[in-house]
Formats: sequence, C-alpha cells, structure tokens
Amino acid sequence: MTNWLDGEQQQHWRAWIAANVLLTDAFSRDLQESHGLTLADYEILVRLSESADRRMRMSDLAEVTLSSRSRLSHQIDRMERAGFVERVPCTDDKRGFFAVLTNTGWNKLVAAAPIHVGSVRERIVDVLTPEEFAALGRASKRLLDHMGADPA
Amino acid sequence: MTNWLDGEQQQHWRAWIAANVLLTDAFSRDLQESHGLTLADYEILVRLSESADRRMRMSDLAEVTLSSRSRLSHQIDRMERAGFVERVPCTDDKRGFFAVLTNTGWNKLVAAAPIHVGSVRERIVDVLTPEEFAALGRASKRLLDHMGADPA
DNA sequence: CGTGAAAAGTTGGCGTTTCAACTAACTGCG
DNA sequence: CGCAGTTAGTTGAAACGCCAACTTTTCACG
Repeated sequence: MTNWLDGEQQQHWRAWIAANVLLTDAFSRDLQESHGLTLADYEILVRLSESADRRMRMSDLAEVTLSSRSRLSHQIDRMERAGFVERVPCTDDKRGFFAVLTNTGWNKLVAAAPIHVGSVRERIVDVLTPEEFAALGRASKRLLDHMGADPA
Repeated sequence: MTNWLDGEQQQHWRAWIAANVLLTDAFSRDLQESHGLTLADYEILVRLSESADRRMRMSDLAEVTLSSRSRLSHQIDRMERAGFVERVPCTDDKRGFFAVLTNTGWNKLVAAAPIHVGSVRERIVDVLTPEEFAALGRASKRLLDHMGADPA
C-alpha cells in the first residue's frame, strides 16, 4: 500500500520542481544571451579560477562540478576549442591531465560573473527574506548530507 | 560595482544547486532502473492521467510540463513509439492534436508511481521535518510567483 | 620484482534537447 | 470576403549528455 503525498505536500513538491527547472533555465538563458556561455561552461570557469594556479585535475573538476568523467571530457574539448582552457599533462601521474584556465577564459569569467551574480540576486537572493533564503540553503544542505554528498 | 554574495550566501546557493542536480539525477535513476522511464516520460504520464479523458492538447501539455513545443513533440514521438500515448487530431481546431494516454501508458504509470513516490519520500519528504519541507515549498512558490509562473 | 586490480582519462555511438525554419490553420479587421 | 498576423505543431541539424568499451598508468601485495 503506497503512502501517497497529501495535497499540500504535492503542492510543495511541484513548486520545488518547477522552481528548479525555471530558475535553472533562466540562469542559463541569461548567461547564454549575454556571453554565449552555458551554465556548465560558467561553472568550470568559476572552479578553475578559484583553484591554485588556476588549474585542476580532470577528476577533481568532474567531482566538484557533479559531472561524469565522460561529460567533463567532452565539455573540456569544447572549452579548449573555444580557447578558455588548456589541457596540460600531469608529470607526477602520467595518466593525468590538468585543465588550466587561459587568460581568455579568465577574462570571459570576469566579464560574465556580474551578470550571473546579478541574475541570482534578482531571481532568488533578493526575492526571499534572509530567513527564507537561509532556510532554503539549510534544507538543501540537509538533503545533500542525507545523500552522502560532500559539501564542496 | 558588483554586489557579490557573501560566504554564507554562497554556501546556501551552492547547496541549492547541488541538491537540485543530485536529487533530480537520483529520481531519474530510480525510475530508469525500475521501469525504464525518464523523468520526462513519467511527468507526461502523470499529467495525462490527471486530465479529463486522459488527454491533453499538445500545447497545454508542453506548458504544464515546462517543456518547449519542440521538445514535447519529440518526446511524444518516442512515447508513441513505446505505445504509452497516441496522437489524436482535434476536430475543433484542425491544427491541433491531443496526446492521449493508452492503457499501456496507464498501466505503466500505475506500476511506476509507487517507486517514484517512494523515492521522493525517502530522499526529501521524510528527510526534512514537516516544517522544513513546508518552508522549502513556500520559498519555491514565492520564487515562482516572482517569475510570473503559473501555479500549475 | 611481477602481476592482477583499480584509477585517470578518452572515445564513439546513441538518445535527448535546442534552435531556427517550416506548414497549416485560425483570427481579426478593413 | 481577403489578407496580415498569430497560433499549433512538426522537422532536421547541431549541440549536449549518457553509457559502455577502451588505453595507459599506478597501486597492492604475494
């Protein structure tokens, strides 16, 4: 006997899904229209820019961006073609590669970041009260913990 | 001068994103492994099953599933091939089509729903306190309202 | 040492999504 | 009526993601 969601739970649930989809689409569109970047591109630029020497091992990068190795590999192909990153062999581990942010990539990020932060504020942070926003974050955190996800 | 997010806001923000991605992946995987359905397939089955005569106009279905018309058209192609839905021309408006749930589709939904509800409970509803879950729902609702999204 | 298992990363095929272009039918209005 | 503009829906190509198979290198351990 299945324990269905009641009406109210269902509303919350559907609101959560819809918000996820529509907000993600909106951020994606904002970045695409202003700088021709996908959200995935942007995420990579951010992570590399925050790393020592602006570089990260492919596996680590895949992990923090919640991407499969394969997906990341294709993604880096594209970004390398676009001139935003370079692949540099790792001398310690001959299997490995670093993805390294180029100056072009850095400049792209510097240009795109204000737009992105602007849309995050406009669509989420400034829409909710600080309390509501914090509640959203904490609830998300708890769901992650329950799944055994690392706090990256 | 960009108004960046502070450290705590950033944590909330990243938790939100990570939870979206990981939870969506998890629901998707659960459905895929148990019944070979994608989340998109499931969503369509649900919406049609809730509609009068188990049918909906393509446009309306696209709207409630937050999908583009093109995407839905391809999606229904696949589901029609799988035998879950049929396209039926609309006599009132000769441009239009109904997507109609078949018995096969209905049975598939009946089989899959308990699994899906189970994973939603297990990963979200039962993980949070009722208060936390409600807060998540309400915050999502407010974000939707602010974007001018209909409460479907 | 050497060998079998595991890790890093890539590749190719295939399914899905996006985007722009397209057809066909409806609507409003002079 | 007749035609301009909109709406319903589809299509095909290109971009993206997923999966399983593969190569190369490293690690564990007898």
